[in-house]
Amino acid sequence: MTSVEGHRRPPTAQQFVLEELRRAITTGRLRPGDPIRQEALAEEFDVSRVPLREALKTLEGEGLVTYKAHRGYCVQRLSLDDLREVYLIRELLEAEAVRRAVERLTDAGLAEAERAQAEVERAAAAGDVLEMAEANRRFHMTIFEWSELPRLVRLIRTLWDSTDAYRSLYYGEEPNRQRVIEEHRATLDLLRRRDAEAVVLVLAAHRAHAVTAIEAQLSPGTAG
Amino acid sequence: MTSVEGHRRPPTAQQFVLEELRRAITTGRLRPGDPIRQEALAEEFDVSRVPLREALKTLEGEGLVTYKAHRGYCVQRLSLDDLREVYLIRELLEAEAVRRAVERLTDAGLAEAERAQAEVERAAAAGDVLEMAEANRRFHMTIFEWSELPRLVRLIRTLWDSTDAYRSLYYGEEPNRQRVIEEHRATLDLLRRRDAEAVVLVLAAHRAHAVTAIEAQLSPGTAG
DNA sequence: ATAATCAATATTGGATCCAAAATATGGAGC
DNA sequence: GCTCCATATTTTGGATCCAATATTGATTAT
Repeated sequence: MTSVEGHRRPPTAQQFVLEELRRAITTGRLRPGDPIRQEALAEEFDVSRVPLREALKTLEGEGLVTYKAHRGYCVQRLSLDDLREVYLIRELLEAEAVRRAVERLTDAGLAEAERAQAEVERAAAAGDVLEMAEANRRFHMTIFEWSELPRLVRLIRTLWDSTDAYRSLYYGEEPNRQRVIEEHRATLDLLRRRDAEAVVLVLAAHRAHAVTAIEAQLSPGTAG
Repeated sequence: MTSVEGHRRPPTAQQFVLEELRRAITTGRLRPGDPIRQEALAEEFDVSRVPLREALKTLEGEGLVTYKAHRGYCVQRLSLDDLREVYLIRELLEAEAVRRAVERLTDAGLAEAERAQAEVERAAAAGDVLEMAEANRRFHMTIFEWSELPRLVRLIRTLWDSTDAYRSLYYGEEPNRQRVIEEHRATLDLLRRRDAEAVVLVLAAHRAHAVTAIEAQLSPGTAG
């Protein structure tokens, strides 16, 4: 009578805290530059500081927070140079991921990407910006995963994470949302034709636009 | 009595343990697949398990160890596919780093690389394989750092870390050591001429040779 | 003998307490 | 008013203890 399926275990406290912290950062509840008050957060999540600190070490490795000995953790504040650098690195890695992905592209995979795109459009129609950003991410990760290069995909995912706090700046603007939808449609079309290089170009153009748009929103406010 | 220079602070226990663990893994004292016994290691390093666990979380992020809840950490065992993937990613990132580096190359920078190369050759002459591997690393990182892309360099460094445990397989062979020296000389020559693309090619050839050599040692039985 | 079960042991996960360091506070001197 | 310094408070770093989980070994039934 044992349910044979994979024995879902309750998450450990550090796994729970890790997820919560990630959400708090990517949704902007903890904002770039904010110091992390361990005691307060531990109390909020109802855990001790030990699992919290381990989760923070993980986030440090992912570049979402910075750490200095005896001074603790801060939510990573990306300078414009940092932001450009992350997008440059993404460029290098995602281009290769796409090339490999197209080589291994199957009809089933294409159908999966189309489902992800449907979710993007649904979220956009519903005006759910957060859900749209998440669906967008699923759309791209789905494609990258066809590459069958798990470490490469993991790296790319980490890079996306590290700029998640700024992504809402992009998705907050209606023209940008529209643009994403059109680019996804173009991408799907090019994928059907197995035209890897064209997909690479579309994605590159998108990243260039995104980084420009984010820069534009970032520079007027933070001239300190 | 006042040494005004930069206030060297004694490292925290977790920083100390992090370094020690890294060395233990890269020198092969802890071998791929070995489980990490926290209690024993903590006693050996004369710290409690808390800073040890934080150091392990860092190493997990760098890919040197793996972690499973309630089962602890293991030294990462790289499959051949993993190894090839890491070298592929390095290819993508290091090529860009070199191109940017050459754009910003100064005479002072070149002199620094030449000093690093001198250390490589000194270590090789002294038969100090470990020191040669470290000097080799300094040689390459010196070049990459000219790129003024700190995140990119950090990523590359992490990738080097993740295969350090296998690097001794390569440096253990005399012909490989000789080859490294010759390639470094060629690289320095091409750097003086600001020929980025040629450097990229030399480094690519080197990585290809390295991964082949490591593969050969890793799967000696499977030749039929 | 083998397989399943349950107890004993080893190992990790987490909470609490204390120490060390940094930051904030307040006062003395100029 | 300002700077400098000593002190108090806050915050992080680390050790120890206990709980939860996994692993091992013995026992029993088949």
